[in-house]
Amino acid sequence: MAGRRGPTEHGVRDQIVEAARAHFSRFGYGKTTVADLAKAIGFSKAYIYKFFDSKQAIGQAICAQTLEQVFAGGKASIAEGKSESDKLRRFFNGIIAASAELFFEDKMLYDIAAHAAEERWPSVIAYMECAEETLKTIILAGRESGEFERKTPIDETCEAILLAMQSFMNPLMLKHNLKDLPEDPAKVINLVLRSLAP
Amino acid sequence: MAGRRGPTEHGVRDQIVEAARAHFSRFGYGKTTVADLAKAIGFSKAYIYKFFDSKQAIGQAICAQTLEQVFAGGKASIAEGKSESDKLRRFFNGIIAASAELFFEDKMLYDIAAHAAEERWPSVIAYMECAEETLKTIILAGRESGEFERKTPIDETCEAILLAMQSFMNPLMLKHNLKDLPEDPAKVINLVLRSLAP
DNA sequence: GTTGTGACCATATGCCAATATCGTCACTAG
DNA sequence: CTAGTGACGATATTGGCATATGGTCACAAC
Repeated sequence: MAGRRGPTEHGVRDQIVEAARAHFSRFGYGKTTVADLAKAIGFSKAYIYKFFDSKQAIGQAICAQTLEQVFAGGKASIAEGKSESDKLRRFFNGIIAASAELFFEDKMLYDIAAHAAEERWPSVIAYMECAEETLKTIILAGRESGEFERKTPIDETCEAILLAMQSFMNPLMLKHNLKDLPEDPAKVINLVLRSLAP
Repeated sequence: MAGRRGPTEHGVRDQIVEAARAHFSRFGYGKTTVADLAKAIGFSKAYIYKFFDSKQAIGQAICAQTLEQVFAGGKASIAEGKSESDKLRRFFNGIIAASAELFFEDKMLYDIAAHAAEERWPSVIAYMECAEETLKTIILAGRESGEFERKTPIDETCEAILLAMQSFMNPLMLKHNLKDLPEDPAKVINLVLRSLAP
């Protein structure tokens, strides 16, 4: 993990992350100081730096956690899917719903994710890679079952779909498109599904 | 036109726009003052406000001009197209090429466009509407000739395609995707064309 | 009427010192 | 060795003030 230091598994690391999540969520990344976090867990500021390279590395950890949660929202929605098309639709709707909820319920954490997207933090890359992997699984299954076409190279298909969904996957874009949920993403997902037709 | 005032057709208005384009391009929007523009055209600052509501209105005019140029880049590329699929492909490639050129050749103006996209300026709305109209024309022609499917409502199709192309149409997004030109847009355009197949 | 402006106000911006924050390091305690 | 810290230098950030800038208006010249 980028920006980490010292013992990988350590109670104090978890404490730091926990305190950071609470503080970032309440006061925002900018208004939270490393000293605040140190005070919250009862250690000195210097000790924090035994576990993280920088404040930004802590931000990355929180962002990664947040995006994992969003991704989990998509992943969980897949289960109910009756077909691969349905799974794909639910996957994206799940991610978008989780992102929108984050926006309305935890704006501060959303802003960190948006900033991470702007700055291309590793956590965002990882998030996209997870999404691509899940997408690939669905599409391969759909190809297997004859639900989807098989001519296009699988990686091109997956990359193209993710690029096409950026208006809703990328926190920077999503915030402009919130007012047209869920109709607009549905339109793009429909387009994607038509493109997958055999 | 939003933010305009006084005589619609007027030489001085053109002078203002011309001077603004030159100054914004060289020094940027922020570093250019209305007084600078006044001095450049040899009138007083107050006279500028006979033609524009605000400095931002001038920015909008320049942005509109810039986006019209980008759009023209796409529109011009259509001509060479042999089929409607080809026209669609060329249209987007033309827009993207013009945008990328703007980024590299006139970064200051590009930044204005990016800012306009972020703030949803009318010029950006207009730009998207022009794109949608052109797209609609191409798709209707393709439907007519049997090149494209006809079941999906035409407006849904057009909106979905534009949303899917946001990664390259929106200046905010494009700047992150410049390194993967022209492969990445080609992937999405391929996806779009597959979705249009009858 | 149209063309054009200097003087003006309110707010935004730049600047500079004081302060706060980030991040490191030598060091102590066990 | 691991756990932990106070004190420190470098770099952001803040607050207050002077200045610059955006924007208006009454008015002049034609």
